Amino acid sequence: MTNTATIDRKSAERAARQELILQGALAVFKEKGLEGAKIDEIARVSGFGKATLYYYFTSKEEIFSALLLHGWLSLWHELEEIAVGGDSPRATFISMLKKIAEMVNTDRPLYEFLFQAPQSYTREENERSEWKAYQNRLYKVLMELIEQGIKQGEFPQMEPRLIMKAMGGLFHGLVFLGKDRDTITENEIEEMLGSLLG
Amino acid sequence: MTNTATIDRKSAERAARQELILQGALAVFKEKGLEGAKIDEIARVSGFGKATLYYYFTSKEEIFSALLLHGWLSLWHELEEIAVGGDSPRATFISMLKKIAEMVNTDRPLYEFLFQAPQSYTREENERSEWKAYQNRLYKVLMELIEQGIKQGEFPQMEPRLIMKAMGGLFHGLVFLGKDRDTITENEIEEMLGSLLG
DNA sequence: CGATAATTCGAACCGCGGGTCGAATTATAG
DNA sequence: CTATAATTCGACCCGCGGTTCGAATTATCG
Repeated sequence: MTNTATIDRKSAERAARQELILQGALAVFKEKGLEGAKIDEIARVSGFGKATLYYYFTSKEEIFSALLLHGWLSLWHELEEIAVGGDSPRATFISMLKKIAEMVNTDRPLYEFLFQAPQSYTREENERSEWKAYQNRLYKVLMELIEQGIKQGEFPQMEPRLIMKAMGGLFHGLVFLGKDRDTITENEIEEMLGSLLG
Repeated sequence: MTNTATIDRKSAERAARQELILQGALAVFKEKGLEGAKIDEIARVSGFGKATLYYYFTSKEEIFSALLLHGWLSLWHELEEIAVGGDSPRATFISMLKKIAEMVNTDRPLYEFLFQAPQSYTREENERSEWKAYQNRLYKVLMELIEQGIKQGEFPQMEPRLIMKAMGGLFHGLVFLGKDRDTITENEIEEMLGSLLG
């Protein structure tokens, strides 16, 4: 019978290998884009045989889902503190977006994947993917901040949904648009948001 | 020997059939998204046999390129007048974006395709597609308006590129973001842009 | 009408890429 | 050391979908 310590080590090694595969997948995605990411290449880059990938994951989609979940977990981990910080809606809202920008600057490929993949991948039934919950939670929190902010006169008196679209688009444009991948500074984010919010 | 009138009619019919195929392609794209658009279905929807499509177009990509070119041509046709209208940079800039929004509202599937496809499709060497020229021209004109506007104090004193990203993102967010495909009003566009531009 | 060119189309082709198989290698247990 | 389980992997499988083939149908013209 296998002893407990061995089982722990085994499962740790298993997790570590899954991690390696995810790193490889991210590298390939960064290089070739979501569509151009073939598992043969993910296998090659991560240093495993193709079949081994399927020993650790059941499908290509699971690999991407795991990557997405990782990203959203770490992002949400950072955002949660700010969200419950108790600052005014407007200050909280801006802080959260600044924090996201900061995270993006630390690991651009990961977060590019995080914010690009959903729209290309949300087709079909993988709606109830685990990572999706975090995306929804973030959306909800930001939306509530806007609604609160409007009540308190910190935001323009417009439809919340419209403000959300505007801020989302603005943020996305600043952080992700353009061939030049200059890291955007938090100051620039703040300046733009402040300008739009009056 | 084939007479001239017949040749004209023939080529007109050919163009008309190409048009039908493009309509079908757009319908399928609207329904299934860029990735999910199979030629079998485009053939079915447009009412031709699959092989007939290849009698009128050399490849799937050519179909999409033709669609893109059509869209950009009609869009540019509308924008050109405004661009050379001689109004102030800021007024011209806002008018152009409002006009684009107006066009989007008249034929959402087409313009969604127009603004969505490039990023998913620009991979590879089809850089010098014909439609790309129009996209670049639009970008250039808007960029110049921003630069002029900054000089004349009509825009915030910031890097033009940054303003471009912000405005582009904001516009895109307002017009395309969200599941709800409410047509956005020109007033809302103007209000948001004005707010951001101070 | 008869000959030739234009048009249409379903069947077949074929490369790509996700997923599986079975054998080989390595680790663990007793 | 032996038996068994865990892990690895290249070769193969197979469906999907873009493209092509060849035959059939239809239009054009003298």
